[in-house]
Amino acid sequence: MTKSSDELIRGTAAAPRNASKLTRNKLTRAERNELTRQNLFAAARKVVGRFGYAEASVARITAEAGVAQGTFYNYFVTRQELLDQLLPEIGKDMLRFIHERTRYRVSEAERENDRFRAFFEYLKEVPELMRILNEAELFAPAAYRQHVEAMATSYARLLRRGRAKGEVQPFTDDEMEVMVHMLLGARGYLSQRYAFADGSVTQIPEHVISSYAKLLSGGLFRREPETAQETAVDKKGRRP
Amino acid sequence: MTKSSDELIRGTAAAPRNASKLTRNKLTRAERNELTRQNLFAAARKVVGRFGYAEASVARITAEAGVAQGTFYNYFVTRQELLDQLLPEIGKDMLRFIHERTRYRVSEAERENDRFRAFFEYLKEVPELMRILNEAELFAPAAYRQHVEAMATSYARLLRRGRAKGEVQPFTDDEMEVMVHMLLGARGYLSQRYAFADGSVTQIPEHVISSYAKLLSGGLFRREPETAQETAVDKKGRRP
Amino acid sequence: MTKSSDELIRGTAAAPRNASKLTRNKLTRAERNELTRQNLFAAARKVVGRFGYAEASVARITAEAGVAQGTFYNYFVTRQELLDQLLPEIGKDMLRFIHERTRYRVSEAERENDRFRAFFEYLKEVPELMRILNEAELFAPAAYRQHVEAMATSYARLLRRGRAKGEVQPFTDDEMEVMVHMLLGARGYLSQRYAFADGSVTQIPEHVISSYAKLLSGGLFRREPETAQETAVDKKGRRP
Amino acid sequence: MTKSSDELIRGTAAAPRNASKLTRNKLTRAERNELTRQNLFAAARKVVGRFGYAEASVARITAEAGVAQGTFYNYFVTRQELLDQLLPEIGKDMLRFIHERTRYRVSEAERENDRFRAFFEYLKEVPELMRILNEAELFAPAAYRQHVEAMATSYARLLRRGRAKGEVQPFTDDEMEVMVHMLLGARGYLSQRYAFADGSVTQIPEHVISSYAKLLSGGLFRREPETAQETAVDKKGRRP
DNA sequence: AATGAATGAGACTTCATTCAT
DNA sequence: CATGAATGAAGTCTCATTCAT
Repeated sequence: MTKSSDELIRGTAAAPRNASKLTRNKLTRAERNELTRQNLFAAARKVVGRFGYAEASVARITAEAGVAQGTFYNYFVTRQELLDQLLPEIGKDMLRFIHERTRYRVSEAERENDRFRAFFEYLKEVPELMRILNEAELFAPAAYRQHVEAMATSYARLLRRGRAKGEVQPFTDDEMEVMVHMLLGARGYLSQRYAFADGSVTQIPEHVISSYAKLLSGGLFRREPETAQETAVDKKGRRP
Repeated sequence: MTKSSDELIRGTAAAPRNASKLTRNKLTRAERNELTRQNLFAAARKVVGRFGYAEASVARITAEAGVAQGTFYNYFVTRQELLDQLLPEIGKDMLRFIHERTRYRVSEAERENDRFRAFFEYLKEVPELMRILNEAELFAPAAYRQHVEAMATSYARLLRRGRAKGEVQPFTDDEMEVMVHMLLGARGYLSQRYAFADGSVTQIPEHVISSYAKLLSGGLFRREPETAQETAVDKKGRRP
Repeated sequence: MTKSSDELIRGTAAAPRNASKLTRNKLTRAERNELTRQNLFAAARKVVGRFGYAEASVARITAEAGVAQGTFYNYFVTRQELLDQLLPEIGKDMLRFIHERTRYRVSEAERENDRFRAFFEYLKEVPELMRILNEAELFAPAAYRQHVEAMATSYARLLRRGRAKGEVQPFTDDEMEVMVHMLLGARGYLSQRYAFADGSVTQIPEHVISSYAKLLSGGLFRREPETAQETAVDKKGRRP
Repeated sequence: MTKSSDELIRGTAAAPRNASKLTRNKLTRAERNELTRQNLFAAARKVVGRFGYAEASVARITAEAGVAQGTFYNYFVTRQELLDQLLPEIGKDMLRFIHERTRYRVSEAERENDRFRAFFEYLKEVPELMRILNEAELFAPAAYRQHVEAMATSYARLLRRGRAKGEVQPFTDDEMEVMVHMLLGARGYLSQRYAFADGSVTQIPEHVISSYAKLLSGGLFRREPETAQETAVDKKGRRP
């Protein structure tokens, strides 16, 4: 039995595999086959993560995987086919990851905060996601649309649930959809700006997380503008 | 004197050009030179807008411009050099456009609304921006970073001004910067989702604009969750 | 004992095969071996017949035969080796078929007519021959030359026999050889033009057969040109 | 002014070209362009003539022409496009050649003989035609069909004219068409068998020409079989 | 024997860039 | 300056053949 794909993605496999196999140090054909496929997958993820889709030539991927170019086409009909599977593969893993890190029995706002945090944690574990998420729209458009759709749908369901509980503003479903896309867009931009530097993923600053929470809980503008004196920051934007 | 670049971009030049030139129907060498450059620029914008950066080959651009391929290299050292100038060119024009459409003597929230609206209006006038904005991060990264930086800076200044007036929540400057990026990200995603279909720009729905306004003015979550009965929408998300 | 190859080609095997084998439903190793070889053969014939030699890749042939690619090389040293055997296999069967359909105790001219007809009948039964005959010169040149040689030799013998009987013009042996090649060439062209459409074999029109007979019995030109009025067709080539 | 294409094919250009150009030893762009095209054409003809269409890779053709591979695509959209033009180019030249060598004021039979002879003479001058004619059906099917069509049409016209003069048997038009294809097929086979050896074109033997004439003038079979004694050859096919 | 994954040479094609005219 | 032909590196993909299981 081989590792599940998400174990492979995040490298979290723990249990020892079939002992007899290990002792014999031999794999069945099907296992070897699956191994090579995963190998190519991992290589592609790495290459795309490092150089982007455009530079992810079959030559590079197979070199990274340590197999001949022709081998690639034993597993994927076209280069595009592999590229198209990259985002779904990781996307599903990411959703699972985020879901696991989301506390229950807390307010919707806190749960959204959990999700936001978990996203950036996942990004640290699978930094390739950064580029893949950014570039998939252009280089794997079908997969991208599906991914966004899936994200948005599941997100919207959560928000509607919160609305039913009275924790989310009473937006219509259409408005809810818009909210979802704004949140996704915001998160995406923030990841580019605050969790990425010189080609590698960095820790997201705390104030980004709290800012996100503030926007969501109270918006950007004050309802009834008060006098400037009351504001909690001075003109330089520092807390007194 | 030739048209200013933004007049060229939006085609809004009104006044007749230098009459003496027209009568003589001759241009100085420098003018002809500038004309060709603008020509290539416009062609590149059109091609990138229609097919994306990846398909914007020098052959295509020069064909669109009606000049020989070699001519291209009399004006730009490399293909990339032109591509790098595309976003700045349009970006500046866009900022000017948005600024013109932003009312004074209204609340900050309303002005932000103006800006949001103006952005989508500009998009309708210069649909090429859509693709350029989306793809520049990948194909003209330096230009993209500069553009985002410029946008963010000017945006942040406006928000700080609003904060000083007490109309914006009392965020720190760092938080303000985060806000700016969230707004930009949200707007970007919304434009892709709601103002773009089958390769051409469409009118942004009103409810998207109002949703944006709502997020900014009150956030997504209720401060103190009330009972579900009070919510203004039924379980299907419709206004009763 | 397995089917003879021509029975396999035309699928005319009638008698039940070795009963004891069927009851035991087991085959000796040699028999299984031969079966697989015939299987590959039949697959190759089908594939070449449908797609031509160029498209008859080992992958396609083995897929059609339902065996693994590697199996192919247990029976044939190279792909070419199998392709080289295709035409001889069918060629021999064709000659046998034509011979069977040729009446005895008739004039040589009539017998040639029989052969001509039989050729087209065979073509209908084994349509793959069409492509194989056409393409073998290119893709299996050795086999092709041998085939033509065999055809010509047997053909020439028949014609010489007719000459001995006084039914064939008194050509020299060299001339006879030339005649044979002309007849073969004519027949080949006619099959392409009149018995083949859209990749499948069609019935040869009667007037083609009669025209062939006319050329052979009286030539194309009149010995002593008469006046145009006497001709049996009008200027439009219709019988009055 | 450049050589006409058929002069290039057969290399029979006689008159000196534009003297001023020669003195300056410079060519205009258009001339150079045309030169390169002809160069590629000639290279392709040579390569196909020597190795066949299947081996006529762009790499080989451009190597033969002494230009870079990329240059090829400045002149032809695809490899196939050039291959498709090979037969028409030569075919037209051949028809012209044959027509020039056909005497007037002689019987139709003699003129057909002229054409037959001329075909083989042309083959000696342009030996590449051999392979091109043989392989075009497979590798340039559209061009091949057009060529055969053109040949057959012009041929049929000649035969109908002969029929009107009473020199050709009174066949119907349909029969005439069949005759044409038989003649073309016969000629094709004969060229392969008697004018080709070890990859190069050889002189066609006289007895082949006379045999062709005999078939056309009197057919293969005797009308009324006489006694064997009368035949002009002995049993070994030799003239006594 | 049967299997089928692995191999790698080689095919076609694209395109940014150069350079002589 | 403008031109446009020439260049050649690089990319995707195919397929006959090998070989360990």
